[in-house]
Amino acid sequence: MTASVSSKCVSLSPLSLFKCLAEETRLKTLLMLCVKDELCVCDLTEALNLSQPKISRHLADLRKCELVADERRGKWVYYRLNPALPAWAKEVLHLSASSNAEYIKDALNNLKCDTDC
Amino acid sequence: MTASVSSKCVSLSPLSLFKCLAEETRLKTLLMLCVKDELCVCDLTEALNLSQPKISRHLADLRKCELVADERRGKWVYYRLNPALPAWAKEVLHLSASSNAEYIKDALNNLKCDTDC
DNA sequence: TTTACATATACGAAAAATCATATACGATAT
DNA sequence: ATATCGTATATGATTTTTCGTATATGTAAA
Repeated sequence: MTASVSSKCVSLSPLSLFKCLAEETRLKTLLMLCVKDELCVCDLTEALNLSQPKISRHLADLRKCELVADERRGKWVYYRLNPALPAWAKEVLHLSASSNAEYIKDALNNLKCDTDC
Repeated sequence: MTASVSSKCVSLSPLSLFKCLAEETRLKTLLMLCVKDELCVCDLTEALNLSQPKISRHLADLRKCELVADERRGKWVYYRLNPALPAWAKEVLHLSASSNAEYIKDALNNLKCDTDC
């Protein structure tokens, strides 16, 4: 029995994934999404202390590669890791997040915690 | 008992690792080294069908980040994954290699196999 | 000690990625 | 309708990365 690509999976080359991870804003965003489940743009601008257009531009990159899924709720747009990512990519992300807690510690601390964090 | 960094480990930020992985030549080189244990520069130029200076320059990048170790034997210089890499980085590399065999298949096939491959 | 071969580096040009700023878009509230 | 707020995109400038070519270094054989 040969391995088959699950139809729920997006196709993602290793090079595409690593290019997305090769920039601080995108990397921290993705690692935070391993921990926080979902974040809106204003959460990220605050956590990373960066301008809104900069955050949005990098989120657009992540959307283009289908690394993240977005959902508008009222005025806010919430981002989460795309659940359809291939297993190896999810593992790379979660491994990196759990093994580098220090790298995103400050960003996580900067999150305003109203509800679930 | 707190976790401590093993002294045999090099320090490697996730951003540094992913920047190294974000370029095709370096990525394929590292993934091949997950499979082939050691390769010399001429193996890589042949496998990837690229100029020698291009290969050497990217290998210099990988050395600078301590992702690879080099060893001269006669006229040849052999490269391998740095055994002192942090465990999470090794896992990222091996996971990526084993889950993306297709990505390096052609390169591996281009290797001239005299001895151990 | 010259020659040949494998590998490394220097240098400027070209390409790609990132950024700040301005502006557009979509949703809600007035 | 108008204003406001959160988010997205366009544009041109700047920075970073990559590359081809030439050249230097190190080893070994002749």
